[in-house]
Amino acid sequence: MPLAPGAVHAVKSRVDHNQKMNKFYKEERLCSKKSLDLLFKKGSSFLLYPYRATFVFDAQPHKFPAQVVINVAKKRYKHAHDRNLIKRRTREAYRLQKQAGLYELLPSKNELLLLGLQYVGKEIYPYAFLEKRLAQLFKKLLTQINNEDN
RNA sequence: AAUGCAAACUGUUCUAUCGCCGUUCCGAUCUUGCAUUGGGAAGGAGGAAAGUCCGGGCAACUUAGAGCAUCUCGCUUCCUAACGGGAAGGGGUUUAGGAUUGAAAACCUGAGCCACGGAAAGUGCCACAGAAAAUAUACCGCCUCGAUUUAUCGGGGUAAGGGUGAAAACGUGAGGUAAGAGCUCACGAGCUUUGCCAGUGAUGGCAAGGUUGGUAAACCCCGGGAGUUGAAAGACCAAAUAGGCUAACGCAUGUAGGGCUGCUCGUCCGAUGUUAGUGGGUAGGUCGUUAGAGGUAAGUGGCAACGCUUACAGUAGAUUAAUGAUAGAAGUCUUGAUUUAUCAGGAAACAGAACCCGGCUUAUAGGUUUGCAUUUUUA
RNA sequence: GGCCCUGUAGUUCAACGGAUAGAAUAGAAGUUUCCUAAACUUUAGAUAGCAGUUCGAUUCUGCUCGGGGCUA
Repeated sequence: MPLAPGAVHAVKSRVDHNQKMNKFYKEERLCSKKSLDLLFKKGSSFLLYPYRATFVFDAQPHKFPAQVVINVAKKRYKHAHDRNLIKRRTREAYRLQKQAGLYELLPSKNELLLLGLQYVGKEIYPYAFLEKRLAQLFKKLLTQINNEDN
């Protein structure tokens, strides 16, 4: 779909702006109980250690192409500060990579991507490791989405 | 000085970039709404935020009344909103030292510990061993009487001795006796009643009388306390409606039945009809929700816990749940090298608010202070 | 977040405050059989941890650590 040169420029500049800022809004998080039920009942999932990703597309009004929920099981990590640490590191990695790694590469659909990240690792890993793994996870997610479409 | 133990206090700091969550200010947009969006300012986990072991505030339940039952607490006085918490005191107990002695105990000093009402209201239990575990039912022993086969049997008395046990009828000495026994006396230990003295009191001292196994974290007795349920309590907003609910009238001897804590009393509601009103579940939002039995500092009363007065600052408030990531610097501890202050590397615990407080308990690297013990050195 | 219950052999359950903590089943060894099963004989294996009360604790009390339930 051809666009006017001015419009293309405008979109690009806005994308550049967002990349620089790397905000993480409330609308990018998955909070609705109904959406959560939908995700874990109908969503398809795959494993990429130390994460287990679940995703599904849903036709809802939205501002951003995806909503994410990060989950660390209480059974696996008994102490609240351990769970907090993992969630914070994961969220930080997601925040910094989502724009370049996920949003721009998603097929242009009108549906909203609901994404669940469950931490299944047995140890608490440093931030650099989690960052690398999340990048791999995005790639695998995109190939799976494209396969489903085909 | 080092090490260990216990208690108390403390619980790394700064800069840059990118973010997150409330509050507040300024602007932009149109759907004029505490709407969306951009930017700025100031703020954003703990001493235990934990365990949920106690006590409150707060809220609702048809006021929540009485008695019994049930649960719970238990030296005294004080502190506190209250407590099973804290402070001071009393008593007990363990231990170290001193003094005394033939040796102990009693005595003096210090330290640690104590869920510390009642065993003299009653009941139960005290395995094995032992004669006997509580009304002394006598194995050995001691004394005595009888029988005779002259060293044995039987009857009676005896709890001093033996041995048993976690514990043996209060301990030592003397009198006494057939032999013995708190049977009597002296001294001593514990408990208890009465009187006097000291103390607010627990209790202590003296005198007289009585008494002498343990166990109440066994039942129990005495005295005090407890209504139940917990913010997922509860209040409100908008959407859509019943079988629910409320009020008035009617009906019945306020009946059947039901609620109020397990029971009794007591008390409240109360079947079916008509009219009017309200609007459950479910999903969402607002309040409750952070100014509080609060914090810091100074003064002051008190041995202390703590109280009183004044001043100051405004200091988390989320709800799939914020307080983070990266880089650098400083300080602390530590390892190695050079060398006696530099270089390189490593470590930093326990742990994360969810209605709010006061305690208790448990976890805790490193640092500081105090006390005790041990070792070494010096005088 | 709040409120509760519970902890005994590998498993399912017993046990007045007083044996060497008992039974079934599972495990191991043996007998029997050509072999296996069944049967019989023998054997090993446990009170969640730390304190306290008591002469003595699986039992009573406190704290800690596990496991489970109810509540939107």
